[in-house]
Amino acid sequence: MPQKEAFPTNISSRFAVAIHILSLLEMNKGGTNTSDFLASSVNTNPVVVRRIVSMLSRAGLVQVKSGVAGARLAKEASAITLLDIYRAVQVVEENGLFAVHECPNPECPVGRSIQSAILPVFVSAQRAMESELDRIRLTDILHSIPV
Amino acid sequence: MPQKEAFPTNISSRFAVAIHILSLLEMNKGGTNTSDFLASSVNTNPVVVRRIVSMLSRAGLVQVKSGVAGARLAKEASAITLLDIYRAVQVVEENGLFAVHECPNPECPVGRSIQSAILPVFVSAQRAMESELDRIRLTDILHSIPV
DNA sequence: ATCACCTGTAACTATAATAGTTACAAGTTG
DNA sequence: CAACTTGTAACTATTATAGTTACAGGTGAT
Repeated sequence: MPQKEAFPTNISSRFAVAIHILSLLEMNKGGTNTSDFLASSVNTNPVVVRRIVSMLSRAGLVQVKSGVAGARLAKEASAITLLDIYRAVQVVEENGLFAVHECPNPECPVGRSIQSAILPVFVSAQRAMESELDRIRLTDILHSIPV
Repeated sequence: MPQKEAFPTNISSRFAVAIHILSLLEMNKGGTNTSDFLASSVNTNPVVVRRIVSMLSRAGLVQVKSGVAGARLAKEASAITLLDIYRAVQVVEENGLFAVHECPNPECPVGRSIQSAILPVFVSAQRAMESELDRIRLTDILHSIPV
């Protein structure tokens, strides 16, 4: 299915999908969580799921073995924060949430120093957002999902 | 010049450019700030500048008149926050910083309620970032620019 | 060992946003 | 009127994303 977004969204849905996948792994920890099963809950293609699971696995959040059906959490759900997930799926580069314009004119006093004037502010705004993600654990999400 | 970003940045450089433009309007308030002049400091095309100035003007941050050379601040620099600028250039939709995946499977307990479980967290993370921008005034940026 | 099933990943597509550019209509001022 | 400006439409190139097809290679039950 093509993307259907009325407005520009900035941070890839990989993040939201990863949260969905990890929640499902915990909820269905008794069952066999194949990429087909996960994909049908998310409503996407199994390859999209395998790509995200692969990133989560590289980040040590998920255990998965080539050829053997089923993924599972590699840690307690209470030990996984949304910041861990966000970092795992590489939706935002370190200090890269806000784009800066390259090569302003060094002949101009403003052009010369605008980047160094702006950067600390961009960094602190990004940090504030990420700190908020760090406060939320996967268990907090699970508590909002009725059985 | 083509974009040259090593990594995905998420929030359009319109925001950074707008801050640059407004800073320059204040620094050069005695002069005539044509889109050509502004563009040469930013190092971009004058049309890009006019587009951004047009957005800033619609938001009431800048005064500019069709046909007459020069833009100027419509408010005191101390009365303009980075959040005002960020909203003006529409780089992030209200509650739209984080993309969500549309149409998860309603047959699955997780699919059914994941969106409502995640949304409040996304909103509060976005708010934290925006609150940080709201704390910074244009004058704070100007203080970091040596004369 | 075979076979059915899985994961991992490369390669390709379509979509959308951005930034830059050209072109020009329309406003303003001397 | 002439020389300048702003405002904006229309187009391009670049890039990231999400989805898809295809297939190599691992695994384990029979």
